Amino acid sequence: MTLDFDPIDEAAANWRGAGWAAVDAMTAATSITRAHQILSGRIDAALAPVGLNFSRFEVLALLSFTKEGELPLGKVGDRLQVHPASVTNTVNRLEADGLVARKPHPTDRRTTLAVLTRDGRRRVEQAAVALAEIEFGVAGLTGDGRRSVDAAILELRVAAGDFVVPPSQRR
Amino acid sequence: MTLDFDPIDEAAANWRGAGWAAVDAMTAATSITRAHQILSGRIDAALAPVGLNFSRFEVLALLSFTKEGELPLGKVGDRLQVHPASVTNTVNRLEADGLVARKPHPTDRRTTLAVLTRDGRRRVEQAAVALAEIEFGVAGLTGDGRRSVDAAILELRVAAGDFVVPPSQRR
DNA sequence: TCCAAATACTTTGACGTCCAAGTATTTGTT
DNA sequence: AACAAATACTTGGACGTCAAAGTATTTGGA
Repeated sequence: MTLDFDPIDEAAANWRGAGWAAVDAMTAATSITRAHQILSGRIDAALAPVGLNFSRFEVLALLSFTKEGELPLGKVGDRLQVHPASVTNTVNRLEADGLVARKPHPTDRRTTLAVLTRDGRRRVEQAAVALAEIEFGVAGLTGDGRRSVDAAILELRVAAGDFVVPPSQRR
Repeated sequence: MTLDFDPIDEAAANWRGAGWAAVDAMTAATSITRAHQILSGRIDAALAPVGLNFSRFEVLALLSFTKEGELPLGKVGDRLQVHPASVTNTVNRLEADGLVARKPHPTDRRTTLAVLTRDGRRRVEQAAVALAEIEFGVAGLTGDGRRSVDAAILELRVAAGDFVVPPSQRR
């Protein structure tokens, strides 16, 4: 079902018609929401044949970047900015599929490490290829578009306190 | 817990280090995902005191823009680009709160109309004010940033077939 | 040393999303 | 007129997210 008009334009017109404020902000927020919806659909579709979804992939990728292929669950949540309960859930499923294993932390018994298994490492490589093939869902966004999205959202993330010191140089 | 580095920059560096492709696409996708996470958190926080969340608000707003304050459930799903089952779910909850009512379609007995109640109309006005106050979560994005996000994502949405004929003029 | 506070993770529960299947009704063809 | 196909919505199930509460362990003062 494809509309023959831009639903966001339409929403903006309605908004103005109702005399509601912050129309520009509304369209920006709606654009971002819709973009996320599109990307997330494409990405999960590309990962399904590999037997992953995006959150599982993110965890595997993060582990694969570490020297030992392991990380405390808490660190995983911090890096990926997701709730601890979500990490537990995701790691449970990855563990059930044999892609990661839980291991006690050597010195802090409160802490659990997620360790990438051999299968996990193989799987994350396949997934990275699958994602590269679909350009992470952003096919349709030109190089300029990608850069301007990155730059604009960087503002937003800094303002939201995502991290403290903006790195001196960003691509 | 605030990081002292940009996690997206970090991810890009890791990606390159691993020799994985489509790094630019990855950062754009990650930026959008993170932006959505930020917005959605702020928006739901602003709506909570009003007793709504974003999906419920969207339905109410859409109804409030129609002449009669009513729309078939299927149209709601089309406009908001969400799954029919989600519409059913959302309307169930709005109905339980007395903000909309279900009404049979006058001529097509397959169809159900969602009708805005008086309470619903009052509530959606309150919500619109609350959202305008927080600028839909995009405070931190300048006017330029908002425009470039809109423009870039328009490309993406058109490429994704969100609607057919791009409107001749867009703000 | 001792103990309250902080930290790390899990559990439970409320919701949101989608898909697939099921029911009811209307449409379009033969 | 008859019936297969399309349309509209609901239901049930799988999963994802977060918040709040619970358990275990470590830290940091008094």
